[in-house]
Amino acid sequence: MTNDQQVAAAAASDLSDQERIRLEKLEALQAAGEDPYLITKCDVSHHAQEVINDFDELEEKTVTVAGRLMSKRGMGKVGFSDLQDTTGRIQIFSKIDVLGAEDYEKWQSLDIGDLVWIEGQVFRTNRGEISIRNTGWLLLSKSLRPLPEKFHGLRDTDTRYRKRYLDLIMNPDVRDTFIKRSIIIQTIRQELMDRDFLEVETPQLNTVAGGASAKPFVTHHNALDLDLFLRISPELYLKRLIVGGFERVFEIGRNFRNEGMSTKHNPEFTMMELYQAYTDYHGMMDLTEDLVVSAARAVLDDLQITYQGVEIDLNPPFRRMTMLDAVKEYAGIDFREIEDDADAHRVMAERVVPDVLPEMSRGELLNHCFELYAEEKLVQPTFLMDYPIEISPLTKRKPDSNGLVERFELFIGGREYGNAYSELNDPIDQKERFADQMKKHEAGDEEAQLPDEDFVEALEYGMPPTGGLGIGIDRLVMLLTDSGSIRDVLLFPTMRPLT
RNA sequence: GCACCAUUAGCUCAGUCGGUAGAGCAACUGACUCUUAAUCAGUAGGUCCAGGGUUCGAAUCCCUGAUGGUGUACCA
Repeated sequence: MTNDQQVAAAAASDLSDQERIRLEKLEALQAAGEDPYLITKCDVSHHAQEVINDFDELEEKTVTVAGRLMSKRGMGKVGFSDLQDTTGRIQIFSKIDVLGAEDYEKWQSLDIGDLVWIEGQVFRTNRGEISIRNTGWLLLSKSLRPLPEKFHGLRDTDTRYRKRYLDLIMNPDVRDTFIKRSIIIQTIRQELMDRDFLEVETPQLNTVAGGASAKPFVTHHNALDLDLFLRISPELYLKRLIVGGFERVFEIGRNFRNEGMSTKHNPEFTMMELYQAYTDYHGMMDLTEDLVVSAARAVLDDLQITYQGVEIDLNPPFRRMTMLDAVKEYAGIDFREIEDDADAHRVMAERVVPDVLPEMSRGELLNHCFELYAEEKLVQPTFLMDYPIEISPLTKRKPDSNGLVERFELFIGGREYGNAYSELNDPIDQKERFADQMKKHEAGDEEAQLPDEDFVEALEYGMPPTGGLGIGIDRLVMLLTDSGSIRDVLLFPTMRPLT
């Protein structure tokens, strides 16, 4: 035995019976000069769904189709198969009288999973199923591994995420989800372009990871011998473009945050961020409503939806309420009557609010109470308005308020979908806010926002009053496709490698 | 990070009290000229996630690890 033969024999012994048989079929074809991998192209006149939709015109006409063989029902001298292409499935009827004994034999030896091209006439079987009468066919590619079982499909979540191609072959719902994802993104893009927004791309490699409070991924540029951070948000770059005179910009792209994973968090996720000059967060609320409703209409028949068993009404207008009112309503604590930090801590102690840290300010305690008592209650779409300044270092102050800023987040089903501000355009204030963040960072807060001097300099040249908005695309897709996990709306979610 | 659960044939799953490893689909052989989860007869297919331990004997009990799921923490 030569070395090559030994390697081949060892490899063959690792194969399951089914894989070995398929490999032998391929080798037999190749030996007979019928190597399917030599085929470079084929003419396809119709897709499966078109044959079905246009049956009246196509009946008894010859069509050509191509796709994957998904099932075989042999009846002796006739056989039925299902061919799956990007639009769906069409039944193929093969008959020994039509193909001839030798060709029919070859057809019957095909395996489920094989990719084939077929020419034939469209007709309806005795049982009424629209089918194609196979008059000629080609094997386009051999499937050397058996597909998952036809009835239950592929269930194992691990395999579904790691081998998404199998998931897509076997589970039509998964295809549907990703088609809807594309439509949702396309709809949002079109809505923004219709409103004269310019689509831009800003750096994903940042020297300062700004625009959000999150731990960044670190990487290294060899030629510059420089550590770089994957962006946690495009915000500071997009606002530089507003300074530069583009009045409406948006970016749809990936953000990276080095944090825990959950059904709602993936280390890389898709964000839509936009900035519009000469408007404020009220303008952003109107725009958010339009975008969410357009996306929903594009993929759903009804704005009255069910998400994971919860009824949600996406009909605008969405409820608008302030954080102060939410905490008053759901926690029974009225922060309007709380003057300062000491006062706030006194009330927290009185009410036995859990997880209060001594260093928390009045504003942080307001947010703490919101997250603790109110957030999960915001099931119907709600713009939660007016956040504490401490947790919003890039946002314009709300006039005549005690430490609040013009910021809202959109909550649906107790979950955050979007975040928007009247953007802070006062460079001196911005510099002070960064300084405050720096203090927190030095005090050990890893997620405090680091100062971006260049961004402050940009503001010093003058940025118009501007509204900004970010929408988490993955979560929106989850909502509109009734997906329980972010992994179900990411084609290739982050997974640990198999060692 | 922590807790709990899962991991058995290519796939979907059973496996009782610790006592020879099971089914359906898929595959293979045969029958069958309108089936559609085709049907019928037969055959083959296993590192029970990995490594230790307890035991006369482990898929099953214990420990460690891997991967996934769920919850939770962190994360607006």
